[in-house]
Amino acid sequence: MPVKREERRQAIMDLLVEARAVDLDALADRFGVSKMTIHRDLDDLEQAGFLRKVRGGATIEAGTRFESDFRIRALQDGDAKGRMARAALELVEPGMTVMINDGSMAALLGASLTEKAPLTVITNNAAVIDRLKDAPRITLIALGGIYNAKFNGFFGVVTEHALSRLRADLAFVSTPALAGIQAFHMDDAVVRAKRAMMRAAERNVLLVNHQRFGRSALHVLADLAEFDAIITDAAPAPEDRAATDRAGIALTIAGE
Amino acid sequence: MPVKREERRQAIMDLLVEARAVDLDALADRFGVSKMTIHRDLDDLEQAGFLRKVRGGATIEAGTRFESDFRIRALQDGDAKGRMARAALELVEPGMTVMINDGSMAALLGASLTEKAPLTVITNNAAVIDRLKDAPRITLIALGGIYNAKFNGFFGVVTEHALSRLRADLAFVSTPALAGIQAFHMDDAVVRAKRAMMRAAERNVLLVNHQRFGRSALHVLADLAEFDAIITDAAPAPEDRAATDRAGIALTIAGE
DNA sequence: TTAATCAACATGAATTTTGTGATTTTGTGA
DNA sequence: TCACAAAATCACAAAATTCATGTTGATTAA
Repeated sequence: MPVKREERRQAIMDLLVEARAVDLDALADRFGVSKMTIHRDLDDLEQAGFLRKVRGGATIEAGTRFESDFRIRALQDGDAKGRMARAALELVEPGMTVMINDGSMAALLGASLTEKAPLTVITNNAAVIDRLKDAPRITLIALGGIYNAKFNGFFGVVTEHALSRLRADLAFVSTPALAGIQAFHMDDAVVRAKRAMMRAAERNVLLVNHQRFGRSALHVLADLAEFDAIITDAAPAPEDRAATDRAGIALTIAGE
Repeated sequence: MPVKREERRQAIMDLLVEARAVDLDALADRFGVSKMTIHRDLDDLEQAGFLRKVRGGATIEAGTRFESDFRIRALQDGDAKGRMARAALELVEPGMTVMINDGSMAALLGASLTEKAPLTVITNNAAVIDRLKDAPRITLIALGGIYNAKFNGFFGVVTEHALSRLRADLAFVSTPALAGIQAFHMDDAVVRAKRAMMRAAERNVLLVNHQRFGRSALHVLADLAEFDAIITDAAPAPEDRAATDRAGIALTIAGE
C-alpha cells in the first residue's frame, strides 16, 4: 500500500484545515519531494473535492460548501476519529448486539468491531455492511431501506420498521451538530433512522466531534439526556461543556 | 492485471467442476508452475469457499453445500446467463418496481437493469445492491436481513417482514432445482425469502438453467403454476418439458 | 520413512509513484 | 498591450513498491 503518498496527502489536508491555505513550494520543501509531486497531490485532492487549487498553492474555502462537505470530514481528524473509535470499542464486549448508524465516524468504528468478535452488528451504513460482510464471527444484520448516496446508507420506512422488530444492547449514534442540550441533524430521514435505532437499543452512546459543539441544524435529533454516554475527541469550549454537564451525561474525551 | 493467475484459477475450477477432484502435482505440471504456486491457488480458492483442499489436491464435494454455493455457480454458464438476463429484461419497462432475489443469475440481471431506468429495484442480493448503489435513475431498496455469505444475500425475519410491507410489479425468482411441476431449494431461509418476494409481486418470473431441470432439493420452493413465466437458457429434456407444459406455463428459451 | 504441507525469504516482472526538462499558460508591471 | 518571469502542465525516464512465483528447509501427516 502506498502509505507514503496517502500520508503526505493527509498531512496536506491537515495543514489546510488549520491554515486555510498552503503554499506549493513550501509543501515540496517540507515533504522533501518535487513540486511536480505536490502538483499532482493537489490536483487529485481537488478532483476529489477536498480543496481548491490556486496559483502557487491551494485553499480550502472555509465557510462555503467545501468546509461542510462530508468528504472533508472523512479526511479531517483521521487521528481524532481513531481515538474516538477506540474509546467506543471499550464499551463493547464480545457477544453483544451492537447497532451502528450512518456516517464516516460510524463506518470506522464499525470496521474495527471485528476486534471484539463474536458480535452481532446491526447497521444501515453501507460502508459497514461492506466491511463486515465477510468478517468471521460477526453476525451482520443489514437494515434495508432506500439507498441514499449522500449518506451512503439505507433509510426510510423499511429501515425504521426493521428496527422496530430488533433489539440491541448498545447503539452508537453520531451527530454532526450539538448545541445546548440537544443534538441536531439536517436530514429528516436520517433523524428518523437514528431515533428508531435509539428506541431499539438498551443503551445509547453519542459520538460527536468536538468541533461540532455549538452548532445546530434543522431537525432535533435527540435530547442529550437520552444518551447514556457521549464520546468526543477533545474538550469542547467551556460554555458547551456546561450544557452537557447540566444534562448530567458522562462526557468522555477520547485519548485522555 | 495478473490475468495469468486468475485464468489458472478459473481453469482449476473448471477441471474441478468436471472431475470432482484434482491432483496437485498434475496441476503444477499442467500449468507449468511450481507446486507451491498451486498450493497457494488452492489455499485461496478454499478460503473463498470454492473448493476443499485434501492431501495431494482438492475436491469439490459435490452434493453438499459446495456444489450449491453461489460462487461456483458464478463461474459456470457465463454465456447462458447473459442470454437469460436479456430475455428477462424484455419483461421490464421503465418506471416499474422490480424485485431481484439472491443468486448469481439474479446478480447479472440486476446489474443490467440500469438499461431500463428509471426503475425501483428491491433486492436482498448483496451483489445487486453493490452494483446499483450509485446507478443513476435507479431507486434502490435494499431488504435488510442477516447476511449469508453462502448466498451472498440477506435473509431472515427482517427480510421477510420488509417484503410484507412492499409491493412490486414484477419479481424475478431463480431456482437451482426444478422437477415435475415444482421448484426446489436446499435452504430453508432462502425459500422463505423467495416466497415472501413472490407474495409481494404482481407477477412472478422464474429463472432456471436448463441443467437444473429434473433435479430436486430438500425444500419445495413453489409450484410452477404460481409463476407467470419461466425463462431458461436451452430446451430441457422432453420429459421435463412435458411437465412444465402440463402446468400450463409459458416456457421461454432465451436466445431463440 | 516418505510425501505433502507450510513458513520464510529471494527474485524478477509489473505497476505505481516520482523526478526532470521542455513547453505552455498565467499574472504583473512597464 | 507587451514583455517576461513565475507557475503550471506535459511527456517521458527513473526509482520505488508491490505482487506473483520460486526455492529452501523445517514440520507434519500418512
